[in-house]
Amino acid sequence: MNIGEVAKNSGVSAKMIRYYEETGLIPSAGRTAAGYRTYTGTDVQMLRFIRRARDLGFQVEAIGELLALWRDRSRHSADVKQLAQTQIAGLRRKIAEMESMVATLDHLAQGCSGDDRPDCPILADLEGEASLVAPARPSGPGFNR
Amino acid sequence: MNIGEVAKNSGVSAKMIRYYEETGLIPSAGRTAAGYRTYTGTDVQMLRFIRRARDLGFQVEAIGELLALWRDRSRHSADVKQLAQTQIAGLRRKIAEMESMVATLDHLAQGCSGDDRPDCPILADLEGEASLVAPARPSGPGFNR
DNA sequence: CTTGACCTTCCAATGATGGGAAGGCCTATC
DNA sequence: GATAGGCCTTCCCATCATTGGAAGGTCAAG
Repeated sequence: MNIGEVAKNSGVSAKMIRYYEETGLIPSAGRTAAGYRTYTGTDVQMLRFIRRARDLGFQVEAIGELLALWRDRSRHSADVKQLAQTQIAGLRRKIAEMESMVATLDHLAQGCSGDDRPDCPILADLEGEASLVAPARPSGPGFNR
Repeated sequence: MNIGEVAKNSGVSAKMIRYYEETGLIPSAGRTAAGYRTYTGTDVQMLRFIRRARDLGFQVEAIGELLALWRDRSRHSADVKQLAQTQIAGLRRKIAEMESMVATLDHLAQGCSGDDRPDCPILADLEGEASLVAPARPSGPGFNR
Protein backbone atom coordinates (compact mmCIF):
# COMPACT_ATOMS: atom_id res chain seq x y z
CA MET A 1 0.00 0.00 0.00
CA ASN A 2 1.17 3.51 -0.77
CA ILE A 3 0.93 6.28 1.77
CA GLY A 4 -2.18 7.82 0.23
CA GLU A 5 -4.20 4.68 0.53
CA VAL A 6 -3.02 4.13 4.08
CA ALA A 7 -4.02 7.67 4.90
CA LYS A 8 -7.49 7.06 3.54
CA ASN A 9 -7.86 3.76 5.36
CA SER A 10 -6.52 4.97 8.69
CA GLY A 11 -7.88 8.49 8.85
CA VAL A 12 -4.40 9.89 9.44
CA SER A 13 -3.17 12.31 6.78
CA ALA A 14 -0.14 11.39 4.69
CA LYS A 15 1.58 14.45 6.10
CA MET A 16 1.10 13.22 9.62
CA ILE A 17 2.17 9.68 8.78
CA ARG A 18 5.51 11.04 7.55
CA TYR A 19 5.74 13.22 10.61
CA TYR A 20 5.10 10.32 12.97
CA GLU A 21 7.78 8.37 11.19
CA GLU A 22 10.22 11.25 11.41
CA THR A 23 9.63 11.71 15.11
CA GLY A 24 9.91 7.98 15.81
CA LEU A 25 6.34 7.36 16.90
CA ILE A 26 6.06 4.72 14.22
CA PRO A 27 8.87 2.70 12.66
CA SER A 28 10.28 3.69 9.29
CA ALA A 29 8.22 2.29 6.45
CA GLY A 30 9.76 0.09 3.79
CA ARG A 31 10.54 1.66 0.46
CA THR A 32 10.06 0.66 -3.15
CA ALA A 33 12.97 0.97 -5.56
CA ALA A 34 11.66 4.41 -6.46
CA GLY A 35 11.61 5.53 -2.85
CA TYR A 36 7.87 5.26 -2.23
CA ARG A 37 6.91 4.22 1.28
CA THR A 38 5.12 0.87 1.48
CA TYR A 39 2.68 -0.22 4.16
CA THR A 40 0.82 -3.30 5.29
CA GLY A 41 -2.48 -3.94 6.97
CA THR A 42 -0.74 -3.93 10.33
CA ASP A 43 0.44 -0.41 9.66
CA VAL A 44 -3.09 0.68 8.94
CA GLN A 45 -4.19 -0.86 12.21
CA MET A 46 -1.41 0.94 14.07
CA LEU A 47 -2.35 4.25 12.52
CA ARG A 48 -5.98 3.75 13.39
CA PHE A 49 -4.86 3.11 16.94
CA ILE A 50 -3.01 6.40 16.90
CA ARG A 51 -5.95 8.22 15.42
CA ARG A 52 -8.32 6.88 18.01
CA ALA A 53 -5.94 7.74 20.83
CA ARG A 54 -5.64 11.27 19.49
CA ASP A 55 -9.42 11.50 19.37
CA LEU A 56 -9.36 10.68 23.06
CA GLY A 57 -7.06 13.62 23.70
CA PHE A 58 -3.81 11.77 24.27
CA GLN A 59 -0.63 13.66 23.56
CA VAL A 60 1.58 12.09 20.93
CA GLU A 61 4.11 11.31 23.63
CA ALA A 62 1.52 9.36 25.59
CA ILE A 63 0.45 7.59 22.44
CA GLY A 64 4.02 6.40 22.13
CA GLU A 65 3.69 4.74 25.53
CA LEU A 66 0.38 3.21 24.56
CA LEU A 67 1.88 1.87 21.37
CA ALA A 68 4.73 0.31 23.28
CA LEU A 69 2.24 -1.50 25.49
CA TRP A 70 0.16 -2.45 22.49
CA ARG A 71 3.17 -4.09 20.91
CA ASP A 72 4.28 -5.74 24.14
CA ARG A 73 2.41 -9.00 24.39
CA SER A 74 3.56 -9.51 27.96
CA ARG A 75 2.24 -6.14 29.08
CA HIS A 76 0.30 -5.70 32.27
CA SER A 77 -3.14 -4.24 31.81
CA ALA A 78 -2.46 -2.20 34.94
CA ASP A 79 0.06 -0.15 32.97
CA VAL A 80 -2.47 0.62 30.27
CA LYS A 81 -5.09 1.49 32.85
CA GLN A 82 -2.64 3.80 34.56
CA LEU A 83 -2.06 5.74 31.36
CA ALA A 84 -5.78 6.02 30.78
CA GLN A 85 -6.35 7.27 34.29
CA THR A 86 -3.61 9.85 34.00
CA GLN A 87 -5.28 11.03 30.83
CA ILE A 88 -8.65 11.15 32.56
CA ALA A 89 -7.22 13.17 35.40
CA GLY A 90 -5.62 15.62 32.97
CA LEU A 91 -8.85 16.06 31.09
CA ARG A 92 -10.80 16.56 34.30
CA ARG A 93 -8.38 19.25 35.38
CA LYS A 94 -8.79 21.08 32.08
CA ILE A 95 -12.54 20.73 32.31
CA ALA A 96 -12.55 22.20 35.79
CA GLU A 97 -10.48 25.15 34.63
CA MET A 98 -12.84 25.84 31.80
CA GLU A 99 -15.89 25.44 33.96
CA SER A 100 -14.47 28.04 36.29
CA MET A 101 -14.06 30.36 33.34
CA VAL A 102 -17.58 29.73 32.18
CA ALA A 103 -18.95 30.37 35.65
CA THR A 104 -17.15 33.69 35.88
CA LEU A 105 -18.15 34.80 32.40
CA ASP A 106 -21.71 33.69 32.88
CA HIS A 107 -21.98 35.61 36.11
CA LEU A 108 -20.57 38.71 34.48
CA ALA A 109 -22.76 38.39 31.39
CA GLN A 110 -25.86 38.07 33.54
CA GLY A 111 -25.00 41.37 35.17
CA CYS A 112 -24.61 43.04 31.80
CA SER A 113 -27.71 44.81 30.49
CA GLY A 114 -26.80 43.94 26.92
CA ASP A 115 -28.37 47.04 25.43
CA ASP A 116 -27.00 50.21 23.86
CA ARG A 117 -25.67 51.66 27.07
CA PRO A 118 -21.91 51.53 27.54
CA ASP A 119 -21.82 50.40 31.16
CA CYS A 120 -20.80 46.80 31.44
CA PRO A 121 -19.68 44.70 34.41
CA ILE A 122 -17.71 42.47 32.06
CA LEU A 123 -15.38 45.27 31.13
CA ALA A 124 -15.33 46.45 34.70
CA ASP A 125 -14.17 43.05 35.84
CA LEU A 126 -11.51 42.75 33.19
CA GLU A 127 -10.26 46.18 34.03
CA GLY A 128 -10.11 45.80 37.77
CA GLU A 129 -7.87 43.55 39.75
CA ALA A 130 -10.48 42.00 41.99
CA SER A 131 -11.86 38.77 40.63
CA LEU A 132 -15.16 37.48 41.90
CA VAL A 133 -14.17 33.92 41.21
CA ALA A 134 -10.81 32.39 41.87
CA PRO A 135 -8.75 32.81 38.73
CA ALA A 136 -7.96 29.63 36.88
CA ARG A 137 -4.63 29.43 35.09
CA PRO A 138 -4.06 26.54 32.77
CA SER A 139 -1.64 23.93 33.95
CA GLY A 140 -0.39 20.41 33.64
CA PRO A 141 0.23 18.12 30.68
CA GLY A 142 -1.27 19.84 27.72
CA PHE A 143 -4.37 18.97 25.87
CA ASN A 144 -3.82 18.92 22.18
CA ARG A 145 -5.60 21.48 20.00
CA MET B 1 7.95 53.00 33.86
CA ASN B 2 10.26 50.55 32.17
CA ILE B 3 8.99 47.29 30.75
CA GLY B 4 10.22 45.23 33.70
CA GLU B 5 8.23 47.19 36.21
CA VAL B 6 5.14 47.10 34.02
CA ALA B 7 5.53 43.36 33.70
CA LYS B 8 5.66 43.00 37.46
CA ASN B 9 2.66 45.28 38.00
CA SER B 10 0.50 43.77 35.31
CA GLY B 11 1.37 40.11 35.56
CA VAL B 12 2.24 39.99 31.87
CA SER B 13 5.83 39.03 31.10
CA ALA B 14 8.10 41.51 29.35
CA LYS B 15 8.42 39.02 26.54
CA MET B 16 4.70 38.97 26.02
CA ILE B 17 4.37 42.75 26.24
CA ARG B 18 6.81 43.08 23.35
CA TYR B 19 4.96 40.37 21.50
CA TYR B 20 1.59 42.08 21.97
CA GLU B 21 3.10 45.30 20.69
CA GLU B 22 4.62 43.56 17.68
CA THR B 23 1.35 41.91 16.76
CA GLY B 24 -0.60 45.12 17.20
CA LEU B 25 -2.71 44.08 20.17
CA ILE B 26 -1.40 47.07 22.09
CA PRO B 27 -0.09 50.34 20.63
CA SER B 28 3.64 50.90 20.32
CA ALA B 29 5.11 52.17 23.56
CA GLY B 30 6.98 55.44 23.71
CA ARG B 31 10.75 55.27 23.80
CA THR B 32 13.46 57.00 25.75
CA ALA B 33 16.42 58.50 23.93
CA ALA B 34 18.22 55.22 24.55
CA GLY B 35 15.42 53.16 23.01
CA TYR B 36 13.85 51.87 26.23
CA ARG B 37 10.09 51.45 26.08
CA THR B 38 8.20 53.71 28.49
CA TYR B 39 4.82 53.01 30.01
CA THR B 40 2.16 54.76 32.06
CA GLY B 41 -0.38 53.64 34.61
CA THR B 42 -2.94 53.35 31.83
CA ASP B 43 -0.72 50.84 30.09
CA VAL B 44 -0.52 48.76 33.23
CA GLN B 45 -4.29 48.82 33.45
CA MET B 46 -4.57 47.73 29.81
CA LEU B 47 -2.17 44.87 30.34
CA ARG B 48 -4.02 43.74 33.42
CA PHE B 49 -7.15 43.77 31.30
CA ILE B 50 -5.41 41.54 28.80
CA ARG B 51 -4.12 39.24 31.50
CA ARG B 52 -7.53 38.81 33.01
CA ALA B 53 -9.09 38.14 29.63
CA ARG B 54 -6.45 35.50 28.93
CA ASP B 55 -7.26 33.93 32.28
CA LEU B 56 -10.81 33.66 31.06
CA GLY B 57 -9.68 31.77 28.02
CA PHE B 58 -10.09 34.47 25.40
CA GLN B 59 -7.93 34.19 22.32
CA VAL B 60 -5.67 37.13 21.71
CA GLU B 61 -7.73 38.00 18.67
CA ALA B 62 -10.89 38.22 20.77
CA ILE B 63 -9.03 40.27 23.33
CA GLY B 64 -8.33 42.74 20.56
CA GLU B 65 -12.05 43.16 20.09
CA LEU B 66 -12.60 43.51 23.82
CA LEU B 67 -9.90 46.15 24.00
CA ALA B 68 -11.49 48.07 21.16
CA LEU B 69 -14.77 48.13 23.08
CA TRP B 70 -12.98 49.02 26.28
CA ARG B 71 -11.46 52.05 24.59
CA ASP B 72 -14.69 53.04 22.86
CA ARG B 73 -16.62 55.15 25.31
CA SER B 74 -19.71 55.03 23.10
CA ARG B 75 -19.76 51.26 23.01
CA HIS B 76 -22.91 49.26 23.48
CA SER B 77 -22.77 46.79 26.34
CA ALA B 78 -24.60 44.37 24.04
CA ASP B 79 -21.46 44.06 21.96
CA VAL B 80 -19.39 43.16 24.98
CA LYS B 81 -21.98 40.71 26.15
CA GLN B 82 -22.03 39.13 22.73
CA LEU B 83 -18.28 38.52 22.86
CA ALA B 84 -18.58 37.01 26.30
CA GLN B 85 -21.36 34.72 25.20
CA THR B 86 -19.44 33.57 22.17
CA GLN B 87 -16.58 32.76 24.50
CA ILE B 88 -18.89 30.90 26.85
CA ALA B 89 -20.28 28.88 23.96
CA GLY B 90 -16.80 28.01 22.76
CA LEU B 91 -15.74 26.91 26.22
CA ARG B 92 -18.87 24.84 26.64
CA ARG B 93 -18.21 23.09 23.34
CA LYS B 94 -14.68 22.25 24.40
CA ILE B 95 -15.90 21.04 27.74
CA ALA B 96 -18.44 18.79 26.07
CA GLU B 97 -15.75 17.32 23.84
CA MET B 98 -13.54 16.58 26.78
CA GLU B 99 -16.36 15.15 28.82
CA SER B 100 -17.08 12.78 25.98
CA MET B 101 -13.46 11.71 26.04
CA VAL B 102 -13.53 11.22 29.78
CA ALA B 103 -16.69 9.18 29.55
CA THR B 104 -15.20 6.89 26.95
CA LEU B 105 -11.94 6.47 28.79
CA ASP B 106 -13.64 5.98 32.09
CA HIS B 107 -15.86 3.32 30.64
CA LEU B 108 -12.89 1.54 29.13
CA ALA B 109 -10.81 1.82 32.28
CA GLN B 110 -13.61 0.34 34.35
CA GLY B 111 -13.61 -2.68 32.10
CA CYS B 112 -9.88 -3.10 32.53
CA SER B 113 -8.81 -5.46 35.26
CA GLY B 114 -5.72 -3.40 36.00
CA ASP B 115 -3.61 -6.36 37.08
CA ASP B 116 -0.71 -8.20 35.56
CA ARG B 117 -2.68 -9.84 32.80
CA PRO B 118 -2.24 -8.44 29.30
CA ASP B 119 -5.89 -8.37 28.22
CA CYS B 120 -7.21 -4.85 28.20
CA PRO B 121 -10.37 -3.36 26.68
CA ILE B 122 -8.64 -0.01 26.43
CA LEU B 123 -6.17 -1.35 23.91
CA ALA B 124 -8.92 -3.32 22.24
CA ASP B 125 -10.92 -0.16 21.73
CA LEU B 126 -8.00 1.83 20.42
CA GLU B 127 -7.16 -0.94 18.05
CA GLY B 128 -10.60 -1.55 16.67
CA GLU B 129 -12.72 0.80 14.64
CA ALA B 130 -15.93 0.57 16.60
CA SER B 131 -16.26 3.23 19.23
CA LEU B 132 -18.68 2.76 22.07
CA VAL B 133 -19.17 6.46 22.47
CA ALA B 134 -19.54 8.95 19.67
CA PRO B 135 -16.06 10.17 18.80
CA ALA B 136 -15.36 13.78 19.62
CA ARG B 137 -13.03 15.71 17.39
CA PRO B 138 -11.98 19.16 18.49
CA SER B 139 -13.51 22.04 16.59
CA GLY B 140 -14.26 25.70 16.49
CA PRO B 141 -12.41 28.74 17.81
CA GLY B 142 -9.55 27.37 19.77
CA PHE B 143 -8.96 27.37 23.42
CA ASN B 144 -5.52 28.51 24.32
CA ARG B 145 -3.02 26.12 25.81
C1' DC C 1 4.75 9.71 -25.18
C1' DT C 2 1.82 12.60 -22.72
C1' DT C 3 -1.18 13.51 -18.94
C1' DG C 4 -2.56 13.54 -14.45
C1' DA C 5 -2.44 11.49 -10.12
C1' DC C 6 0.57 10.12 -6.99
C1' DC C 7 4.93 10.22 -4.44
C1' DT C 8 9.35 12.41 -2.57
C1' DT C 9 11.94 16.11 0.28
C1' DC C 10 12.34 20.65 2.08
C1' DC C 11 10.71 24.96 3.90
C1' DA C 12 7.35 27.84 6.15
C1' DA C 13 3.50 29.06 8.97
C1' DT C 14 0.21 28.59 12.74
C1' DG C 15 -0.49 30.68 18.45
C1' DA C 16 1.26 31.96 22.68
C1' DT C 17 5.06 31.47 25.17
C1' DG C 18 9.82 30.67 27.05
C1' DG C 19 14.94 30.57 26.53
C1' DG C 20 19.04 32.54 25.41
C1' DA C 21 22.82 35.22 23.10
C1' DA C 22 25.07 39.57 21.95
C1' DG C 23 25.29 44.03 22.83
C1' DG C 24 23.84 48.76 24.78
C1' DC C 25 22.31 51.59 28.93
C1' DC C 26 21.86 53.18 33.74
C1' DT C 27 22.96 53.69 38.44
C1' DA C 28 25.29 52.87 42.68
C1' DT C 29 29.50 52.25 44.74
C1' DC C 30 34.37 52.76 45.14
C1' DG D 1 35.74 58.67 36.57
C1' DA D 2 35.74 53.65 36.35
C1' DT D 3 33.50 49.43 37.17
C1' DA D 4 29.85 46.05 38.42
C1' DG D 5 25.63 44.16 37.75
C1' DG D 6 21.02 44.78 36.63
C1' DC D 7 18.20 46.41 33.30
C1' DC D 8 17.05 47.08 28.42
C1' DT D 9 17.31 46.16 23.22
C1' DT D 10 16.88 42.98 18.96
C1' DC D 11 17.24 38.57 16.91
C1' DC D 12 16.95 33.71 16.63
C1' DC D 13 15.34 29.23 18.20
C1' DA D 14 12.12 25.80 20.35
C1' DT D 15 7.73 24.16 21.63
C1' DC D 16 3.29 20.93 19.70
C1' DA D 17 0.56 18.91 16.07
C1' DT D 18 -0.74 20.12 11.85
C1' DT D 19 -1.35 22.13 7.31
C1' DG D 20 0.26 24.32 3.11
C1' DG D 21 3.04 24.70 -0.80
C1' DA D 22 6.96 24.33 -4.10
C1' DA D 23 10.03 21.66 -6.93
C1' DG D 24 10.84 17.56 -8.79
C1' DG D 25 10.57 12.26 -9.51
C1' DT D 26 7.33 8.06 -10.63
C1' DC D 27 3.55 5.40 -12.19
C1' DA D 28 -0.43 3.86 -14.90
C1' DA D 29 -3.76 4.70 -18.35
C1' DG D 30 -4.80 6.44 -22.71
